[in-house]
Amino acid sequence: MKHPTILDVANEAGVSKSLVSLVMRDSDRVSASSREAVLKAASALGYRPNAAARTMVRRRSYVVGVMVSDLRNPFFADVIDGIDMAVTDAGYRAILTTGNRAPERERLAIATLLEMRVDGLILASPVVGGEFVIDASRTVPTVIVGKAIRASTIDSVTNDDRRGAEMVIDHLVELGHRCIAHIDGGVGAGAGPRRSGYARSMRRHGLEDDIRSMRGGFTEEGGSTGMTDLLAEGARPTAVFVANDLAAIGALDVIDGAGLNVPGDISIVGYDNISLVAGHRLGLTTVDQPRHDMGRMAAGLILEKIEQDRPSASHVVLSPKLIVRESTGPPPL
Amino acid sequence: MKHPTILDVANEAGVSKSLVSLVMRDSDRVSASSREAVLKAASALGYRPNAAARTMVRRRSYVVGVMVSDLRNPFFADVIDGIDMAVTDAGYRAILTTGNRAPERERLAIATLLEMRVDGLILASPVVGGEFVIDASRTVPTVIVGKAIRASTIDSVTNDDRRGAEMVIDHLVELGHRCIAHIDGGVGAGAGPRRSGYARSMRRHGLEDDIRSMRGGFTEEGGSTGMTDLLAEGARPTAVFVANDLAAIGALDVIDGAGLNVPGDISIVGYDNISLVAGHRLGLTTVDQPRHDMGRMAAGLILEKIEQDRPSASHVVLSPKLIVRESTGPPPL
DNA sequence: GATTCAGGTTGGAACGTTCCAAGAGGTCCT
DNA sequence: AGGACCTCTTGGAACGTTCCAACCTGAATC
Repeated sequence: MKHPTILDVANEAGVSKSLVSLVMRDSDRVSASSREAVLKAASALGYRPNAAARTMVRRRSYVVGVMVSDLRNPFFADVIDGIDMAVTDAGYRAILTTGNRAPERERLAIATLLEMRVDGLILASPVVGGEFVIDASRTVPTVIVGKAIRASTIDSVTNDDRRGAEMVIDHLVELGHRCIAHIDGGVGAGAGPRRSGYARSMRRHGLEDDIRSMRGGFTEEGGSTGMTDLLAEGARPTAVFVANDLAAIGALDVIDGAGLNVPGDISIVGYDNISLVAGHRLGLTTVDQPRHDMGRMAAGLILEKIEQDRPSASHVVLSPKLIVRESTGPPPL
Repeated sequence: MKHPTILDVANEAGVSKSLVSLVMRDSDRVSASSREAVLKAASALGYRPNAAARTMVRRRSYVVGVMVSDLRNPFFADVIDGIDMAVTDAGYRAILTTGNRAPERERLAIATLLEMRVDGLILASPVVGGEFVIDASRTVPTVIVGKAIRASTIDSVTNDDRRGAEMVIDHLVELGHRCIAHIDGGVGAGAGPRRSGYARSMRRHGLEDDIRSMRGGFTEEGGSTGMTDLLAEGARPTAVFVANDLAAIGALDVIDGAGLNVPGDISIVGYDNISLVAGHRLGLTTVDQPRHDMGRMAAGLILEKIEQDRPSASHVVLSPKLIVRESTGPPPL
């Protein structure tokens, strides 16, 4: 028999299906003897409850779905870990799908979760946005991590990207830099605010003529092409703010390959503070985001929305923190 | 209305539920006019098929479940990407759960997938093994990636870890090293064969007295504690083979922190060839595994098993490839 | 000895699909 | 005109649970 059902267990144990159901959800109003008989039968048959059937009749799945834009970025591992823990503690389960930063695949990944009737949807730094996401949020509680969306139905957990970018520029200006370029995150979540925070801060320091934003992306590759383009353009900046750590790693490698010294010739700053950039080899100055907490908070918001269906949208904004390491220093003379 | 059903759509469109069902699975025997009416009604109501109901009656979910032991390791991102692509191309969908290298959580993650009645189960480098996994494989086609299990019901896709380890040792011996230590992967998938490959190769080179295996783990932290312990013991080896790249990064950082030179004082080798270690900063000599292909092959095996239920177990073993970079060199004089 | 009560157990309806056998209309052939 | 045969459409049963109201049994109460 492929998958024994509750009825098979009932037969084996000589009781009704209802009683088996009670035992499975361990109700307290079944006698010790029946409970034992049922459990014995269940394990003898290798019974496993069928979540699909359960979901149907309860019209709740007790599952939270998480769509992750980019599994390659270790940033998300911690966010997911936070989500998973909080959700598990509350008696739910988390499942993931991934979109690989491709809008079409992201949409499919989200649709999969919606069709499975997850009770809550968490989007970790989605590339897609707009109507599609808003539509989704109309049928299921939705939280976005890493980016905010203007819609009254969608909660968000972000760090203050604009502020983080400003802290970076302040730090560089303080070191004496004026010619500071930015390699952006393209269409990625949070890329916009970081870019505009950069520009705003530059203007605030009277450096509007030195604003220079290059196209990059939230990947190693994005960082390296951005840096390659930047170096090719001539008029080398003395510092570069790269949209995230992964891209900064790519950018650093291009600089190393060009025989330039960091921070002697050029200072580099990233964003995220993933553990890989903390070591002596990279020693990247970056902006820390409390990843694990972001995951926990996202889960908290979702659970709150599921269980008390709070009508209004919450937007949690966490404070970024500058982490200074060896990749930044005074500009060359 | 929270979730419109096929019946709501039928009412709206003025047809029977059966016809709506046919349109949804786009059957070719519905008239153009009804098809249009149904689609219009469906999108007006925001109808989304309920996968739980579908799974119930078809007794197939068209979903492949993937349990990933460690999302922090970028190695898996590529494996998952390969799985996702192959599975999607075949008309299935992939969902993930994660166990965070903790056996208890892994078991829960697997149970979640089984209860959802996934049609196939892929375990990416699970820490758990034994009865639990074998039980699972009795009810659903199962493939393990990164580790082999002796059971006639379980397929596996691995690289030849033992051989890979031997290639590492051969390389180091050729450079002139004799005192070569190993920081292992603990209980992680593939850790055993790499450890024994190391030991066997050392013996083969007549270096049995120099065998020294330290406890590590497949994480940065594991590598750094392993290396810290190793350095604390005195009698510093001239080369260390670390169980994977992530751990090697941790180990390198400890070495850097101790003021030692790589490869001048000590050579380091990793395993996996994740992109992060390829750059100038780390330049880690390592062993390449064809991650993406491993994912595709795992998916291929699962689909084959699902659709043609092949009875016997397949074990695919891929060839590792040594990638020599700057972290290895001749031993100090 | 009848009545109430509590503890334990039960069958049936419902959830939202798919599948199947069968029905409704048309067209075409003889 | 009658039948055969299309094409399109339909209602009902089934999938494996949960939930509910109802039932049974024996003990406690009057």
